[in-house]
Amino acid sequence: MMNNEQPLTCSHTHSASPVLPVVDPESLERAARLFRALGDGPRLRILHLLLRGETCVSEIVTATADKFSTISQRLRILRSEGLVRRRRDGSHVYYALADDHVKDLLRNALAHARELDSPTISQLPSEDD
Amino acid sequence: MMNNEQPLTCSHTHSASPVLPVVDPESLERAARLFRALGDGPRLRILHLLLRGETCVSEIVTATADKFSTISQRLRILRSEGLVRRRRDGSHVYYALADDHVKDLLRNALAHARELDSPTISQLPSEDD
DNA sequence: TCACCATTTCATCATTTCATAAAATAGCAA
DNA sequence: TTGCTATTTTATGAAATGATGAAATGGTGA
Repeated sequence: MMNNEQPLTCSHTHSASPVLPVVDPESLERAARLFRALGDGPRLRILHLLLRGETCVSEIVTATADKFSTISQRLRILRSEGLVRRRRDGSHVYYALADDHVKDLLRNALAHARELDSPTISQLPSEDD
Repeated sequence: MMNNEQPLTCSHTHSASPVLPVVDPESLERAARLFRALGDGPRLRILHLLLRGETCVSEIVTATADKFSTISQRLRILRSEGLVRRRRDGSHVYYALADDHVKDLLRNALAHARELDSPTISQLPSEDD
């Protein structure tokens, strides 16, 4: 058993910390929020659907077989991070990917996920690498 | 009050669904997990630290002033998604970004977050765009 | 105006995630 | 072996997130 945590006595030679490449915590948080919005299967599925082009909420609901309020919440989160934009036409509301950057981000991630056979947490790489 | 949910009677002309660009759910989930691992400020901070190069756990602990077990858990999650690799040298364990792709991903996201003033959920864009 | 359809918001519950203490494991040296 | 330092694992409580029913809002047309 170890006295546990903190009182850190690590005394090996660390390369004298050459000042962190400073990134204001704001940006870090913003980036994290963006990734978090993307980090959900169902939401990613919606974004993927939108790769086909502008789509109205009802279409998304029928395409995914989810509840209206469920889809609406997902869209709200995606919109709050600037991933999708919306446009109202009469009684319908249409959503679309916010810009080409989002499209690239999406396509890259999906391509990467398709090729890279990322291990599950229960199948961690044995030891170092 | 509305009978609410499902029984969807949306009858406007939808462009006849031309078969979704099929992406197996597996890939979607994998991509989502990757994004989720990135979608956390503290974890992103570690990755950012690692942009400076291979770093041992103790260094990360002192640099971030977090508990050892906390850092270890974060590293585990990052590793489980293949974002970092580790190498043992004697009694120390060194972590590094898994590959250049991760570096790019990171730099892009941070740059994007720095410029884009992504609104908080409480500051949603007024109406359509 | 009323009635109806499309969508969003609100409140709640279930699930997941996060940080952490405690205990376990691993390497090294006496 | 014992003892020490470095790191990981396990268990757990607290906080965040996700899905959803119910109610509210907004648009359209009679």
